[in-house]
Amino acid sequence: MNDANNSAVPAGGPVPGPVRVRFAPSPTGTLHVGSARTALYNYLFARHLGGSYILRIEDTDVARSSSEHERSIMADLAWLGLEWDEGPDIGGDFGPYRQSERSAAGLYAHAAQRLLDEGKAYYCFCSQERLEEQKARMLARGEMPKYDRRCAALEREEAAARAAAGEPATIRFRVPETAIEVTDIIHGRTDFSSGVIGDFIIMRSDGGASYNFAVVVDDIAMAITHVIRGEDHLTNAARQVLVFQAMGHEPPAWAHHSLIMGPDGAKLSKRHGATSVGDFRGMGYLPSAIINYLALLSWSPAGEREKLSKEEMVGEFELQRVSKSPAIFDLQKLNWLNGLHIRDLELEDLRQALVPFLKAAGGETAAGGEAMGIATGAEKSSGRLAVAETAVQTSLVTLAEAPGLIEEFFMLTPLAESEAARELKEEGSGAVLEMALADERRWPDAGDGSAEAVTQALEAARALIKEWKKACKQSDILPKRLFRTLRIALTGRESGPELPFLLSGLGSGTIRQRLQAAKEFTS
RNA sequence: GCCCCCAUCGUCUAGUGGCCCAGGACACCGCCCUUUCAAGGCGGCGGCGGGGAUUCGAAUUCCCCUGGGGGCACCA
Repeated sequence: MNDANNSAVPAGGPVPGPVRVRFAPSPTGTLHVGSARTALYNYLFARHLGGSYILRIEDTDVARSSSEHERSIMADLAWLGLEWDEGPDIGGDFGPYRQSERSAAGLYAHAAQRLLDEGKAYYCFCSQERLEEQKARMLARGEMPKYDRRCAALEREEAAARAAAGEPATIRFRVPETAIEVTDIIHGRTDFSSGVIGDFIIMRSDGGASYNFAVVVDDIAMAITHVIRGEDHLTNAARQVLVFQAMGHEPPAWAHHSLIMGPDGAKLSKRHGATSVGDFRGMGYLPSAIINYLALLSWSPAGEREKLSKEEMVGEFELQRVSKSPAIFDLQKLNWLNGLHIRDLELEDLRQALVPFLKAAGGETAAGGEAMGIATGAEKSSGRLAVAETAVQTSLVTLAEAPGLIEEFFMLTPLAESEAARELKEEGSGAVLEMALADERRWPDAGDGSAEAVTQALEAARALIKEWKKACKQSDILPKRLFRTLRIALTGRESGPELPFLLSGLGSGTIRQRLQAAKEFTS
């Protein structure tokens, strides 16, 4: 990969070979929007540069990890459209892609042994209690807690023998006295002193690798060139740089993006309400709107556009245009974007997206009668449903609002109960009703509800209304009289969907009955 | 407590020394369009946390303060 784009990646020195990034969730819960944004940035970065985007499951914490979570995370990522090039399900040349499997293959133990042999790591036999006591003491003294290196001085063979004999032991990384420099594409240079980092554990007493070790071993093995992740990992980078050096490898280029905050300024969490991708899916947000919003949360394209498709984002995404400051999650802006994305949907896609919501609403609002009869999918009514869905499309903020609005579309107020019905007694109303009734055979029908059928029905309706309007003009009836009479006659209300939608969506039986009732009402 | 990060309208951002008495977007308010409600169009409200320093000139550079956030595990 030596295209011009690569020159736009300054930090971390020249990166030979193709760009390889990874998203590495631990399957201890569902996919959080914050993680989704991390995945998105990795995805956009890789796609923009023609590199590879890898999914790695970090399940070294057996107690908290579960395969259900792994499945749901993968399903959510796929739903968002962030397909990976290598991963546990599809494999790849750098597998396995689950840390549990890598651990079982002895990959971490082997790497740890090497560090042990080179004196860059050592066995530690300190008890949990002693460590906790020590930590408390340091905290009380106002120091940054770190291991006091009691076991660092142990004789190597002797320690190895004790460990081999089965004495519970961890393996600690021997932190060298050195200045640490983390060069970050988003943040620039950050300096740490190894003095504040204690000799951290790289292998637990249960034989599992700890996070800071497993990550480095895997990033090396998987030839990761750029690590894009949340800022909560910035201080981990300091440790990881040390491990990379100990293992004789250049660290990758780092990019730590800011975190997403709740309205109160604290890291977004459950107590702020919806936080997982699944929550938002359930609330009726489109994946395209979610990734659009998430991207904009701290990245901005060069121009002033706000609504972008995934493809457009891939085309323009650059890490150097990601802002450093934390961003507060703003549901109102997501709502706005969601509305725009819904309006962009082709009818077929809209109908598809609406299915689960209509199904879910079907049971609860059975009182909707006809509306729900249609919503639950009576075949011959699907044309009318399609019209209602189209009618409602421009006012939707979320898909979840659709059932209610569609129900309203079909739920007509009886004239006897209608305030507005008085107006039907106005001069001209009778003539309008006669005229509409006389044209019954020209009332549009949306047939099977296909996009073409709906479009045709709507066009026919507009043409019909246009003619009526012309006829009214000749009889000195105001257009307003035409529109209001028909609307009130059909729905019993003064506001609602445009007339063409009503005419093609209500169904000829209903229309005939309503118009006739209105006619009787006028006299 | 210690270490690290961050700091432009209520919110998300543009801005990399003069083009900025700061541009866009969401929200809010008003107007237009419209048979109605939306959508859409137009306009309004509103901001560089504070103090020093550098400079002819600072939102942009440096220092201090303040505020916010993250990290300090045999979790990731």
